[in-house]
This record gives sequence, structure tokens and C-alpha cells, in this order.
Amino acid sequence: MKTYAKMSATYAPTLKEDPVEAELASHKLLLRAGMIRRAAAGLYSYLPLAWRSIRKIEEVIREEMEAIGAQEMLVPMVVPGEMWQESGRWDVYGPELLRMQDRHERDLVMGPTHEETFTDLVKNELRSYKQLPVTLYQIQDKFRDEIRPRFGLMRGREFIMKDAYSFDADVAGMQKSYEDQKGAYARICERCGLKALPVVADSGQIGGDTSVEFMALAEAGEAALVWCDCGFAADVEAARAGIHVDEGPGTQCERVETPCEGTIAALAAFMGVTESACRKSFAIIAEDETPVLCLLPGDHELCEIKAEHVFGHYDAMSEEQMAEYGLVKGYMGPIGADKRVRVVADISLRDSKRWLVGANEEGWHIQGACPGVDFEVDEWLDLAEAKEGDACPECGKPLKEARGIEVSQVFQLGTKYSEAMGATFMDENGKEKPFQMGCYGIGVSRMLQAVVEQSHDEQGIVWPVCVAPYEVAVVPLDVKGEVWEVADRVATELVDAGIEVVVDDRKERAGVKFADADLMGFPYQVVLGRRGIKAGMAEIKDRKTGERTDVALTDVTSWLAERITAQRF
RNA sequence: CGGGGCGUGGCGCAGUUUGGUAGCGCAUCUGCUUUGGGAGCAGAGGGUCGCUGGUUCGAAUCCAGUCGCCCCGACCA
Repeated sequence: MKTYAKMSATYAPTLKEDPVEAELASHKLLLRAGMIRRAAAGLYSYLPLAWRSIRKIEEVIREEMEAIGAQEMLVPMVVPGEMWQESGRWDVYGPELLRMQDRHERDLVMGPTHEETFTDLVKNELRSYKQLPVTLYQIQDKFRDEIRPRFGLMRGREFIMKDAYSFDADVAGMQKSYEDQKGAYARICERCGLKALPVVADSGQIGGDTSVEFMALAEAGEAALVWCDCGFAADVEAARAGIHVDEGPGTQCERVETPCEGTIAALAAFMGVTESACRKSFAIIAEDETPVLCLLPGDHELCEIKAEHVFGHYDAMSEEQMAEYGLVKGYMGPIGADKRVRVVADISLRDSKRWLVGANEEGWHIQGACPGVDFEVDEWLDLAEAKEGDACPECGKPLKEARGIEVSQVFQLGTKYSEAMGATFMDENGKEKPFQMGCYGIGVSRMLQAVVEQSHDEQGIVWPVCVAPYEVAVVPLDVKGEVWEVADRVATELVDAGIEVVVDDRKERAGVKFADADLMGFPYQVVLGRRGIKAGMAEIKDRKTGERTDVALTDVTSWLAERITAQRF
């Protein structure tokens, strides 16, 4: 027999003041509402209220996964190091991967993700194309020893993740599995009350348009994205935008004295041109030790992710190295640089003929320099980070900027892991082939906080019905006598109607109960006081709108049931 | 790891510059009053001042080291 929860018996210690450890509104509120507590940097406990919400998010995920035929299971959190050595990631992953040894000195890792574990699992027993496709998933704690955990659940070291892996016989199959997951992810965000946008993401070493991130739009988000009315949206790290470039001053290649600070802003101001008319130079040492000079439109930055794809793990050149290659900090340019320096330029500069570049001499620049005539560009590459105002690659209209919290990502892996780990099956021609794989992650705990970040006000959290710890808080202003009897009756009736109810049965003053109910963010508060009860009325407060409605005691259940079921999905 | 800041009852802070043996608000406990938006009065309990070492008659305070936390950068769900 289901019954209502009692606030007096709920471990949810609320805080009046903002804890110092928190910076973000959502982090502060989760702490203040008594939902999470920190155990150590990036390690959090989920208290009963938060855990209820987490379980609701998980339930939504389970329903959507089931709907597309993915099967839930569980693999161990601690896995043998050999799997990681087999896939090659043992050497690539870095200190983020928590490694340890057991008593027999065998290597173990705390799973940060489980491509290896799942691939290893299926490789001996998925043998035929007839058994495919298969998508398996789990919801489990992951551990990543982040360099800098921050913002509470937003970037924890241990966090709850749903991770799915699809195994297909061919690329078309993989793409279908991928699309299925992508569709499910969009529905999951929507059902959890998140305003999220699928954006083109950096697809790592794999290349192509094979990865999409779902970004919960929020100013506090760590990721920057560009988007367009036409529906295009991309992580700035992945966006290939059309960049407008102004021609530089001067009609012929000549030196100009520029006695200003060695920055683009100062140069543009001194020359009386736009920053876009200047050419920014950035000197690096590529992973293979080649010195490289990257030329960019003056108003754009080098996108580090794009650069890494081209140059590997590169370093910015030190002043000594610049000196060695004839480059002068603040006045760098392709002309006068050492011949060993490889000159690359952003593709947006391809059609520009008059460049304003550094002269590699303190206080001097060169204007009207023409690539191919006055200096050579070894290669034209996509290097600039997209920003507001750049042209949408789909429709050409100006892009807009936004920030977001990456709550999930879907990925086409191809045969990266199946090949490395020898996970193959027999196709219909009797040929052995590696699985075409996809992987799909949702940051469940991050999602919880993203919801709060998007949905809160001065008073506290404003839970969407679908992920609220309880749908209704019944707040009797008296915990004995007639008021309490009515509260008990109303709450029981609500529970019988299938509504999740918590009753604030604490001997607290009205103000304390109201403040806590607002802070914890229950979508509806049913306030019962002596006055109202005499008139046979309850006051129902809608947490989101703040609107209060007097409802006859006999109608409370139907009034709430109607509204709540409409918001449950 | 680089840069910035902070560690003082459960929480939020003052005290550190100029050493003298620890204080405020909230919370907790008791009593009385109050009772529709974080109550009032009276009383009580609770702190090796992150840790270690040093200087000193005397260290929360000065010095050295160390640990932890937060913020900005590289990583990601």
C-alpha cells in the first residue's frame, strides 16, 4: 500500500546561506536544497531527494532505450588493464584514467567509459551477421580523474552515465543504430524538461560528420556553440563556418612602420582598418617537431581542436624558438621567417590578395603582401574557431553564439575498437569482418544539474514535473487537530490517484515550510490552514508561475491530477 | 601542472597587517511567548584556529614545509 512521504522523515538538510564551495546557481541550489553533498573534489553523495530525481531520469532513459530495442545490462566498473592495452587506449588515455593494481599486481582500470568492456564481451559470442544488430547499454558510475573537477555534478570525477554500444554488420546498419539513438536522445532531453540542441560535434580522430552532442542551453555552460535559424548548430570546436575577410590596406607589398603594441587590436586601430583586415600569426611546434606558422583572419582565434587534428599534440613556440626561426613576437609574419617554417593559412584567406602581416621586426609590419607572389603558403587549412557573425555553412546567414552544457553525445565509431580488439563476425559470404560500432553516452548526473541550471529562480529550484523528487508538497500549517486530519486525507487521496506526495509534517512555522518547499522546487504546493479549511478550501501554488489558486478540498485531487498527468509525458 | 584566492564550532564569517591564550550571525538543545512567508526573549552545549616543524616567556596571528578546497587555462558525459 503506497503512502505519502513525510518531510520529517526525509533526509534533506537545507541551507539558508550559499555554501562557499559552489559558484553556479544549480550547484548552490542542489546543495542548499539538501540534495547533494560533497565527499571530496568531484565526488558527491546523492541524498534522497536527488536520488528520486536521478531514478526518474533513468526511467525515462530506460523507456526510450527499450523503445528502440536497446538492452540494459551491467558490466563491472573495474576492468582489466589488458583490455585497454589491447585497444591501444592504455597509452593514449593519460592520467584521467585511474589505474591500479590488485594483490597479484595485475593492472586494473576504473572504467571511464566501456568500449573495450563491451567489445570484449561480445567478440566471442556474436559470431554471425544473423545475430546483428545488437545494442547494449548500462547505467553505471564512471570514474574519470579529471584535472579539475568543478561545478558540482557538472564535472565530477565519479558520475552517473548511461552508455550504449551498438554492433552492426555494415555501415548502413551502424548509421541506423546511430540515428535511433540520436532520436531517443532528443526525446529523453525533451521528456526531462531540458531545452537541448543537437549540435555537430568534434568527431575526434574518426573524421566526418559522425558525432552529435546534445547541448542544454545555459549561460553557465562550459561549451560554446554557434547556431542558425535554419536549424544548423555546431560546437565552435567543430563548426566549419564561412568567415568573411577584409582585404588589407596598401596596393603593393611594402614595409610600414607600426609603432604600436604588438596586438591585432592595436595594429588595426593604428592602421585605421578592421581587425579582419589584419592577419594574425600563431607559431607552434607540431607533434613531429615541425615549426609551423598559422595565419588567421585577425578577428579569429586558432581552434585548438582543429589544430590538433592537423598537427597532433602541438605546443606554442617559446620565445627562444621564435628567435631561432626568425620570428619576432608581436610582429610575426611569413615574410622573413626561416625557410624551415611551414606556413599554413586558414581557408577563409584563400581568395584574399592583400595581407597585412608582421615583418618579423619590432615595430614594423608589411602591407599589401600577396600570397603566392610575395610569400608562399604551404597549405590552406580549416583552422579558425567559428564565432558569431560568421556565415552558416548550410544557408549562409550569420551565425549566432550560445553556450551550453553537453549532456550527451552520440558517436559513430566504425571499426576502431572492433578491429583493434579482433571483434569480428561472419558475414553472409562467409567472410570475417569487424563490427561496425557506435557508442552513445548520457551524463545522467550532469543532466540533473543541467535541469536545475535551466529551471530555477530566486527562491530555489523549479522542477519540471517529470523529474521532480515529488510532484506535490502538501503543507499543513498545523500538524495536529483538524488541519492535520485534512492534510492526511488530502495526501492519501492524491497518492491513491497515483501522484507522488510529500507532506511537510514538521513542527515548523509556515515561513520555514514555504521557503523549503520553494527551495526544493516541488511543482505544486497544497497549503492547508485553519482559515481555508473552515471554508472547505485549499490553496494550491504553482511553483513555476507562482500563481495561487483556491480549490475546494473535494476538488484538489482532480485539479492536480489533470495538470500533473499532462506534464508527465 | 601554470596563474589567482581560501582553510577559525555543523553552515556563513570577523579576528592575522601591529603575537597576549578565540568571537559574531545562523543552526542545535531547554523554557516561556508566538503561529499564513526562514519568529521573540532568557539560558545552555559545541572549536587541538587544516596539518607538521620552527621563532618566542607566549602563536589563529610571524617563518618554513605540507595537505586540502575554490576560481581561470589544457580534458570531457
